[in-house]
Amino acid sequence: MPTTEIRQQLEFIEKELVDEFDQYGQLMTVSADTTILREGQYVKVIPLVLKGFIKVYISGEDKELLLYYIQARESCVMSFSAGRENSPSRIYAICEEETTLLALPVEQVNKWVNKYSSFINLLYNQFNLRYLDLIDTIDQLIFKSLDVRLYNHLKELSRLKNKKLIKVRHQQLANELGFAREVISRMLKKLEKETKISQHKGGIEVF
Amino acid sequence: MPTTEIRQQLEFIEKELVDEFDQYGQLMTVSADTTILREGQYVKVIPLVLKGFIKVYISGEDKELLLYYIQARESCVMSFSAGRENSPSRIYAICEEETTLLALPVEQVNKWVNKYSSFINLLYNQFNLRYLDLIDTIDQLIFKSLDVRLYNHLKELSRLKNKKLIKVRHQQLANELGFAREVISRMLKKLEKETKISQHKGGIEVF
DNA sequence: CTGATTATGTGACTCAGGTCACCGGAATCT
DNA sequence: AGATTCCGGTGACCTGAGTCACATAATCAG
Repeated sequence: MPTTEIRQQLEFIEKELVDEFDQYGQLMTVSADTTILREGQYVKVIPLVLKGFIKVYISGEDKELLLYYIQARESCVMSFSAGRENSPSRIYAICEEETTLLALPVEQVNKWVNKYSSFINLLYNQFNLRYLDLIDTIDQLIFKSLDVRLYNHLKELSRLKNKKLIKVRHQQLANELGFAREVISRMLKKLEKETKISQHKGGIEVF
Repeated sequence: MPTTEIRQQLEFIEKELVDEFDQYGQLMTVSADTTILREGQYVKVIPLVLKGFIKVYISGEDKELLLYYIQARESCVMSFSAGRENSPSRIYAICEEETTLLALPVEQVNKWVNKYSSFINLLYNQFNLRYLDLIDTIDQLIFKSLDVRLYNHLKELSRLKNKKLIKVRHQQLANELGFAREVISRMLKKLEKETKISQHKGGIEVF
């Protein structure tokens, strides 16, 4: 990813601060299907996603659940506060497709907060995003049944990848939503009958 | 609540900042069973709890769910970031018993962040607390069944009120956990059989 | 092309929780 | 005290989702 393109991505951040990002941050490209953070790990950088996205999960004994996505120009500030407290991560994070990100060291972030008054607003913003994501996840968990959650999830995927046709396995949908595969298969049939989606070889089309 | 006592509560905050709290914050006592924030409202202050605690819920069409407590010396920084973005609250908050809190206006908080470098750490800390609370809620929601959740909840209540004997209605437990009352009644019986709790007139005793 | 693997579809059964209807006792009111 | 309202207990039944056991269908490797 050329520097000019990065600058363009980050034009919402003041130039001097981007210079510092350049100096102290590490630009990295993560290849598809890579786990970048495991449960129990300690975090010492905060990632700023430039291209692609990160999927954040919580996992239990036998199931897992997708909590939220970190998209381009977003960051996982939660890993930041966790890092400061030296508390281990309760979540794990995966890049599903190739993703470019800037890893900013926590100590520097602390300095920037004091040096660039606008920076703190970015952080607040991100805290708020994550909080709302979690609230939304909880909302879906208790108040919505599978059909609604599945449909919402498919729409979200479609939006995220900016495609009508989603190439995804039933098993993966099941993992992301924390359900059994068979139930997903049945429910997809049901959604198809309701003409909300259609399945063909190649993927699921969302209307 | 006398000023000296407040000072004592806040001794973990630098003296000059507490002076500012004194000057700009509004000390308020909220009587028992009062709703202090409704869904959809906009928040312009951040509360710092001094005595008692605040219960934060999310509500759906027919059920609701307790998300977390804000205890003494804690704050709801999420309302803060929501306030800054001018986005309406997705949660509602109740004081169950009489609660004393200091309401700090958002604009001042913004100034304090720049003026007192230690203050930002307090905020991070609170963000992290809330984030972990929500993660924990989600964890319980998907991975634990009612018996575990109910028992955990009773232990939490016992810890919070610092009493072995909890005076609470089955209906309220049902609301807090998002279950039907009958199910709570049955499950309490089950927990009693397992000698994890005992019910008598006056309340539930947790072992 | 063929066999092997991986995905998907489906039926039968189980189980946790929700719903409904109702009962009896405790507390509160008058 | 008698009436009323609230609370807790219980049984019958329903439903959504999980589990198991296969049956097909699609894909891939050689």
